[in-house]
Amino acid sequence: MAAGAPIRIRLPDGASAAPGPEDTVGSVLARWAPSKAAEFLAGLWEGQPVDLGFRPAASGSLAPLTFSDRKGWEILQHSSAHLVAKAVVETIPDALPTVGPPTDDGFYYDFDVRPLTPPDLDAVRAAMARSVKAREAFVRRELPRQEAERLFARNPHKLRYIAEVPAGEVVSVYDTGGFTDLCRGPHVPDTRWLEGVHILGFSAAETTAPQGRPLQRIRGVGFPTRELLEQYLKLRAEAVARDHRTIGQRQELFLFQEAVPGFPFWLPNGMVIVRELERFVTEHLRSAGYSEIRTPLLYARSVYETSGHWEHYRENMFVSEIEGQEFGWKPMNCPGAMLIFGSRPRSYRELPLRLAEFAPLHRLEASGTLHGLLRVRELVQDDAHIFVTEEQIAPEIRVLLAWIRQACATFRLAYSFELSTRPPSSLGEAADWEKAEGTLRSLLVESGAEFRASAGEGAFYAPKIDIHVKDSLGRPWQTGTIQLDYQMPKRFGLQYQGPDGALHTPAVVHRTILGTWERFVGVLTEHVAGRWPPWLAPVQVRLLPVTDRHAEASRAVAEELSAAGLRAGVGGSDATLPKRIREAELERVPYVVVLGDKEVADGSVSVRIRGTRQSTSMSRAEFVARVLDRVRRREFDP
RNA sequence: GCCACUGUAGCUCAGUCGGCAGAGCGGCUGAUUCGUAAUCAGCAGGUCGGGGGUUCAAGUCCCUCCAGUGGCUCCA
Repeated sequence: MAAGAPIRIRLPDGASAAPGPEDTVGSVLARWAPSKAAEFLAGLWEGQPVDLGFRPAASGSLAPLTFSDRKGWEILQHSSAHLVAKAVVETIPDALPTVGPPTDDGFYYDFDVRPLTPPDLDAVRAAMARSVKAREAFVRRELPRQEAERLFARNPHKLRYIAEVPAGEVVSVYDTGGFTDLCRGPHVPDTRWLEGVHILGFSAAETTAPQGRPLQRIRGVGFPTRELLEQYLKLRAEAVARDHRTIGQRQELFLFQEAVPGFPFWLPNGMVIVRELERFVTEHLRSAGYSEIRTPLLYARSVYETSGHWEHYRENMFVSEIEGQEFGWKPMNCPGAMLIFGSRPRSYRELPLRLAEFAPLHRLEASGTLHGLLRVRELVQDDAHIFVTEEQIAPEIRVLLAWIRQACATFRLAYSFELSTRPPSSLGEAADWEKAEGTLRSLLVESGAEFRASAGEGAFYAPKIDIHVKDSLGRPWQTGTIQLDYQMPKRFGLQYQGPDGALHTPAVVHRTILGTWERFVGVLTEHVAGRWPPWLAPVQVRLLPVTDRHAEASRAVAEELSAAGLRAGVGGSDATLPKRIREAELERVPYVVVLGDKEVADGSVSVRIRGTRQSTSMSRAEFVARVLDRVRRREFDP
């Protein structure tokens, strides 16, 4: 860069600066906003993240990056990963670092190393603490390729990454207190920024190491201060307490037995919730023109050869041999729906033909993937198959998108859409897939929804719009799905006679709204933290007589509530009233009603509405009307 | 399925060096009849995940199988 060439730096708010030869991004930004300079962990130079130590060599635009900026956040995560790598190498000298990227909610670093143990991790934490205390700077160096190769000669993984750097690009490394890592950067200025780094856990990652041993992954999350980390840990502890497996046990919603891993047992309380959800969906089915069907759970192998499951889904199917013939337990409802459609000639006048089926499905999920209700081997979807003409596709899917949004609003669930396209192992021709993918994409765009494209994640027979919701720890789970299928109708030879008298093949929209009862109840349990909306609560009203003298009156109120279609029960008077109130609170009963002399005398009730921690007096009629209204309207709060 | 870890009463967990199986909550019984988040006392409750091995002796050490947890892969 020619000495003396005038450089102008454009800053946010229209400010500008003329840097001297000694100036860095950091010094320019600090002069521009001295009061906020402590928060700047990197800069954005011409739209690209750079170190604070970067020296602009030409005119350009510059903005600061802080932990609150997504890019700044990512830089801190990535620097945290470097810190972990440094600590691991210090602890286990022959560990080979591979990659350590930021993720949606933190970072990880994969190592080619013997399996790690908890004591290793303690040592790693201690080494990290030493680095943080020592305030080690992240120093960038740009190297000739050969020198970089020499530097990482012991580490085949790094050599591979060096080879992947495009010819024109520089190879850069970062030094941190004697540890050097291949890295594009940028980084936070020094390890002081990493005092809030936290290791979440370790596990095996993919097997890409040359010896075939799995890489060891250390996951973590970084914060610039201890206080922010403490806040995060507190939130996380609350999230763990919301785990549906814990609440499901405590509230006796469901259980699992060792004898049938992955097969949920629905207990009476859980079944109440399932039935209410079923009703929620079924009411809609009627008004939206669906018919219900029930088809067999088992089909001969030939059916799955037709559907394509045998070729593309076999490893996930339970198979039984009956009288020498192979039968498969259905993992999806589509074959049954296809067979019904194809059972007689069909007219275009029957379309769209909407066939709903809530049948148990069996999927042989790998043992290591089972996860409470969120990943099971036996499940029931709120499933339907809609047979449509080409023209009917868009209107049908519009209705479905609106319906899904409305359903999520009822549950106050945050959700995101994902467009999943043709997977590597799939049926049919590329042209069909492109057409179907294009239709789904344009409908999503038209709906104004934000969505993520997920290449290659579609079903083997169709691309799909998936709905994702997150569990208490932020892990995403797919619930609803809308799939546009041109393949199965062809393979089953389905046809309808059109107004033109000719035979046509329908398209099929496979769809669920809530997904499966299992996963939806799991996610919802965590979302509401066991505080069920009144319409879903297994027990809606708990009546507590102050003494035995008030038991009769309590039963009378309970009967009145039951007659009105509510789930009400009397809590015996053996324990003290405060204790019974405590029990009801812990059970998260939405309405706790206390009846004593006063209430019996004047026909009122003393109601403790969940979340208020205090009692409200009202007339019985008023109370019943309130609860009924909340329940009928499916209000979220009591 | 892969890697690591975990498995003791219904639940949450203690159990030291290999030497008689423990607590709290819950349950049952009795007393208490109580006004908005825990009344008191007593009692019952265990193939220490299953199987095998080492040992005079195994909850404890070894092997193996099963299940669960966290990830990986995969998926609603």
